Amino acid sequence: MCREHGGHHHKGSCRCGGVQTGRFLQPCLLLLLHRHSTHGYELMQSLDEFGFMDSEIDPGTVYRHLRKLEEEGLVNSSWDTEKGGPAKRLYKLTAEGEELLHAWAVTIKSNIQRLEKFLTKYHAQFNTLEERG
Amino acid sequence: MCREHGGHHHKGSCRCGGVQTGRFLQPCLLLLLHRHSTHGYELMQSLDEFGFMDSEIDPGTVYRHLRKLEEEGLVNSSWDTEKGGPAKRLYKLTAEGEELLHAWAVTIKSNIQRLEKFLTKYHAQFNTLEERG
DNA sequence: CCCCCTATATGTAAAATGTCTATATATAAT
DNA sequence: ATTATATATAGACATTTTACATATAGGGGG
Repeated sequence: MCREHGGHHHKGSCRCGGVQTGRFLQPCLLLLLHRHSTHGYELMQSLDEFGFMDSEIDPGTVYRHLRKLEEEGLVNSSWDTEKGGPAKRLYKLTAEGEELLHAWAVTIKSNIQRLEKFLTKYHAQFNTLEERG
Repeated sequence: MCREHGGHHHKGSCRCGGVQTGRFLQPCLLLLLHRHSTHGYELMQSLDEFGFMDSEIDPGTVYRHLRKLEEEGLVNSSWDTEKGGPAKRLYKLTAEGEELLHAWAVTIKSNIQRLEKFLTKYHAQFNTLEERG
């Protein structure tokens, strides 16, 4: 985090830790799995699409999230030993998982509104013009 | 959280816990304190302005955040025993605290972009029109 | 053989969070 | 009087989350 401020420090050392890596990971995984079933390693690599920097993705965290998703019945998994290399655990989104994805979309929409409300107030207090990008 | 889904359950029981109450609390407190110095109880009540529901604001959490902000030199505090009632701890934003507030604004802006990127992908996958509200 | 890439997983300590409870002052109601 | 309510702050405790390091294992290249 904090690529915004140009610092090159460790993951958790910046006080403006607003990138909410952890919580945001779940909906991203669900959305990726809705595209196509795949395994953790590929999911990990696809995460940069959502703005996750390589440096802020911890394999352990990703795999743990996936196992937890399965515990909660949001994904299924099965071992794929067909192709060469180490066995892959293939994840597949369940109906319940897709439901949760839709719930996340609603939540994220309202989060955006919340954050924009904050920015409006911020700009009002500092008399800065709100640039729309 | 999850007022979006109509559920009336406990604070931490919903899986789409995307409202990031905790992390978002800090910039809100800093922004409020930039407006005017005040004490925790009033800050707590002002938080609904940022979309915090009464039910999701725990006094303990707010006070804890404030004490931590002070530990980190982002606010100062002093006791106000002038007026009647229990003593109030008056908080005042420091220069460092204002700096962090600006950093938060940048972070929040990039978070919005991140979330919007997610929604774009979501709508693309489900062939829904993106309503701008 | 060693190194690197692929692939998954655990151990552990620190940090954040949720929930409950304690303290104290003042005021309004019974 | 005493009871309840609003103001005001804070700590205890358990659980959850997170970061970071490490472990295991297959397979290809030098």
